[in-house]
Amino acid sequence: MNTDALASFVKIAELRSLSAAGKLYGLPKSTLSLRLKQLETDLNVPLFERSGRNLLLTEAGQTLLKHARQILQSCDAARAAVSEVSEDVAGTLRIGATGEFGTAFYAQMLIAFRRLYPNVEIELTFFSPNVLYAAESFDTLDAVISWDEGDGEGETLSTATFALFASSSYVERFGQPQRPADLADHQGIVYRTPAGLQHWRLQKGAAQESVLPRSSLIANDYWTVKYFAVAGEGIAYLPRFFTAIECERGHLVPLLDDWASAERRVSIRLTRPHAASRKMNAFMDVCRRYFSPGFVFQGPRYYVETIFDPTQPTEGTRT
Amino acid sequence: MNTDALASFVKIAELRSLSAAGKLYGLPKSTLSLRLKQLETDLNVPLFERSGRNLLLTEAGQTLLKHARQILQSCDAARAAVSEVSEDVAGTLRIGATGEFGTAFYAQMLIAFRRLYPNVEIELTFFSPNVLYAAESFDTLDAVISWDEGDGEGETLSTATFALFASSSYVERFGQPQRPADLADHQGIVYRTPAGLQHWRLQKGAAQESVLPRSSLIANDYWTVKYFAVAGEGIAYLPRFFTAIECERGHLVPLLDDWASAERRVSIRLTRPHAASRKMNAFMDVCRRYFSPGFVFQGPRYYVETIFDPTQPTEGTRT
DNA sequence: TCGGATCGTCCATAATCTTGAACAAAGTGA
DNA sequence: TCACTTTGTTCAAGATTATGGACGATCCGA
Repeated sequence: MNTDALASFVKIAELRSLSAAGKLYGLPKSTLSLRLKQLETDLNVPLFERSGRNLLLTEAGQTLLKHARQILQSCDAARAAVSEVSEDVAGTLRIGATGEFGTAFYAQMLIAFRRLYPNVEIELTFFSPNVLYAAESFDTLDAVISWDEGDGEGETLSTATFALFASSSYVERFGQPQRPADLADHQGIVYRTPAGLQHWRLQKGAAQESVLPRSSLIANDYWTVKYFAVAGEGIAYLPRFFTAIECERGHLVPLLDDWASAERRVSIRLTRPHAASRKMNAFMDVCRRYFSPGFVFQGPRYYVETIFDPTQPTEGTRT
Repeated sequence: MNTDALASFVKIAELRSLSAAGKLYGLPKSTLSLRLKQLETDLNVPLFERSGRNLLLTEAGQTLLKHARQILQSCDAARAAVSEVSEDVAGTLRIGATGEFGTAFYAQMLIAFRRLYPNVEIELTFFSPNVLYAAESFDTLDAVISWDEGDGEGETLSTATFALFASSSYVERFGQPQRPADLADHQGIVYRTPAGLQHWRLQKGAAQESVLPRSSLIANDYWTVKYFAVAGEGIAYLPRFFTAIECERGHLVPLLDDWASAERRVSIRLTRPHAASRKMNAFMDVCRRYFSPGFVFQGPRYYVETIFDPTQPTEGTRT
């Protein structure tokens, strides 16, 4: 029983889609399809019922899913136990990352890692965008985390899309845009990159729009952009993961929800791949699991919350 | 974490030898060596300390061994659960085997299988030796289990060697032979094959001896041969697995223990390999596990036990 | 001390797996 | 109803793994 095949099976089963699993985990559909086939052949039982393009778990598939999770968990436990026993996951980990969302997930991820490996010191360096890719200039770094559209170097950890958000108070006052063209009548809070204002690139199916709304609020810090959006100052174009809590709490509502940017990959690459060590392998493992479905992070995290006087920043907000 | 690699690792660890594991499980040494290397690379920790030609488990290796056993057990449980849920392991299993040691392990193995898959009916047919190999004449059989020296068709389940045994009372009276030539002065209990008396082929390192001792007790039934040995009537040439219990209980003692026959393979082959079914796969799985290290069979089994009057057969002995 | 046997490791080749591309089928929106 | 998109599956080429054989090191017995 091939653990790669089991892992693939779990991913497919949880997303109910081979394509979605492939996309999320950066694996070719053909690889997943073949692994699934191998598993079904090995066990001599269909794990999914193919209904049109739907993949429905069979009873055997449901049974296997439970066992597979256990097995993969046992593998992780084995790996962690071996690592712990070898007592060699220590030293300093130097990570380079772009700064825009560092504390949104990089810091959480690193905390998750530190809880498992308390002996590793972490040195996190945030860079301005577009400064990371000359890998040679960072030979003091162990790994670089970045995100971008399309194919780039490194292993994909996750994907993210930008979408539009505003506070409910803004929506009450100015209404919901019905289509991207309506954004011209709205107030945007725009992020300024080193190369200029960030266009809101939206797509829906094959349709694509690129909007640069009028805006009297511009910032080169996403946290400030979000802050202004919660404050009711306009519409913001932000990654969905970045606004998850605010949306949960009702401080932001999504607009034109079926329009979104192209997917961006969050990727990680080792700057010295031949220098793989236990430390690096442990770190890579944690990175992968942090972004895997079912992973629940429990720890401190930032979000902006509106109180009675929204012009006053609350304690704990980012600056 | 590759389960094939884990399984290989467990086999190597339990035998403390890559070559022995390869021999016992019919895997090339290079395959085992490479899998071990891959596991060590994957975990980034040595699992064995190479000391001369000795493989000593490191602490990490010992930790992994415990986890690996669990993981492999979980895989088996998953497989069995899936199989049970699919409720498709049923029907009739027709097995052909040579009869010499049928109840020593074939029957036990089949009972072990039946406990897992009670809906499978078993039809066991014992044949005289040298009658099995025309596979075409047994198209009603699903599988054939046989054993022989050297390479033959089918998958190797185990290996066995013949060695010499006698009762302690015999040894007290007639002494221990020191070398094969001494057997000429001893009493043999000899097995008669259809082709004539079975010679005792012994080897130690490169040295080879073939002995046919004088004997006034000859039988074409190994059970009877063993019975006479326990009764103190002479020295018998028997497979080690066949005398394990008697040796445990002190009713037989091994003689010239470092001399033994060439290894014989216990092998199984499907007579209709393209007709693989869940039933056959389940059966093959159980066969493999039955012969794997660590497998503990708990159930009825025959052995000969001496009581106060050794000439009277006890209840439960084979006839 | 030496010769032979056995060990674990490595190499070149064969076998198997992974992947990008192509394909047929299904689903969706105009 | 039709065109387009997305799905899961399959194929052929490239990459990776498995294997038989070779090799050097170790072990053992004469």
